[in-house]
Amino acid sequence: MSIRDERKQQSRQALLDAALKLSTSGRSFSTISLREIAREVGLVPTAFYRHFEDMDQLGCNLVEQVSLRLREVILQLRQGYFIQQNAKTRSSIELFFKAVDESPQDWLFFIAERWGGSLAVRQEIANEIDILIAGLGNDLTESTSFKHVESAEDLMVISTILINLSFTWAMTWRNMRENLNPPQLATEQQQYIDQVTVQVRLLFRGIENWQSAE
Amino acid sequence: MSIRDERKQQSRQALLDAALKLSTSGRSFSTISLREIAREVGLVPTAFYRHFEDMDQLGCNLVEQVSLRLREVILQLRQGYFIQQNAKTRSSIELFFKAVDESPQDWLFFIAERWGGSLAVRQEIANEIDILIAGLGNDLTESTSFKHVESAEDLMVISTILINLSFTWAMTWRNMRENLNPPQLATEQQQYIDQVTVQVRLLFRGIENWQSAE
DNA sequence: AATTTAAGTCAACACTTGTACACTGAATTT
DNA sequence: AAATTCAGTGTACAAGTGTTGACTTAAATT
Repeated sequence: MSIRDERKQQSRQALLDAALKLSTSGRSFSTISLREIAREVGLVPTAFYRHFEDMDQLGCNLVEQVSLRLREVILQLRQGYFIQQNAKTRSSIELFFKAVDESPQDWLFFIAERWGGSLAVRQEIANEIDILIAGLGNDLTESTSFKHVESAEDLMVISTILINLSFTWAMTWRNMRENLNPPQLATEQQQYIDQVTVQVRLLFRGIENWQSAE
Repeated sequence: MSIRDERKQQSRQALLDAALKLSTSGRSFSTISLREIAREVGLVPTAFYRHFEDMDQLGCNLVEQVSLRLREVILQLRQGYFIQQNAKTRSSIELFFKAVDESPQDWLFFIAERWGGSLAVRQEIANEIDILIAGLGNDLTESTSFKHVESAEDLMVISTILINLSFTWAMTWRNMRENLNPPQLATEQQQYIDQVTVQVRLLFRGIENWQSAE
């Protein structure tokens, strides 16, 4: 890549990063302005247009980028769970929350903007969620634990539940960090892990005793 | 109530209604302005301050009001389900979506602003959700179908799952109406009802085979 | 009947916003 | 070496924002 293209990419990335940062620090994407983003990066407002047509396009590109990272993380979580068949539910959930804490902005942005103010962003996220659900659904199909579930659709249903609930878990998890001080936080977090563990065990108990098309 | 107080209440309510309407027509609460609301009502911007300190306070009051309505609707749904013990899962879900269609703004606002831009509104909604979960949890405790579940906490977990998933259902349901044209809509809706029915049956299958503190 | 209260009005303010346009200057191409 | 490209700059403008303070005027109180 040429020197110029390289610098352009840097600026573009800086704008995306700034947008992600600003829209996950207490406010939402649709309340931050083009000028704020440019200011954060150290660019003049009009320079924004050298990279994006408008905020909606920036938003869609940001969803794309965030989605790619989340897909990667989720893939590793899935592999970690399915590879060793004796993986404990609880430790898997701990890994999930660890992943959330390692890139909280990605999760916050993705989940908050799912029902957020920008139509374009919402649609982009909806598509991505369909892909996430299909991906996890595929894993379930290949896992030996669910061979007794005949209908592939039923496994998609399970995948849908897990993905949707996981978003609530991630958000609740992050909110705890913002509303509690360190001493309380640790114990509350443990309790929440317990609670989510029960949620997941309950789901799996449902799958174990499932028979399709009843 | 005096004539003056009555008129004041009317204006106040008009402001709340306008805020709800504007923040559920494609945009979110944090992107609408004080002036917009006043304009919608036919008042001068400064009149806003005769009723609310700022937008955050308006938002909190709106959450309160919306919550009260949602509580009422949800209570009726619960009673409809638990009173007749042979209530079919599918028809209960149909009733749920009917309730969503009867006051879509309440649901959209409540769910979208759960992770929305205003901190004050978010906290208010979080409190309300706790109450909703506790209410449904109570019903579960009293229902004969779940007598075998010894731990009250485990029933709260089930309640948590149901409430959180129901929010996703409601939003997905409304999004279908906005993205599809009438011919497709009806069939897609039926498919989605089927899908949610499977989700709920799976959950209940899990509860049937549940034993606390395993 | 005189006085007070307070919802709504009006004008004005200091700011922020998105965007248009002409410009500069280093990296690239010719 | 000359010409071109184009990311970033600077100025400018119209439009929208929250909030101020002083006002009207009907309803409520005295």
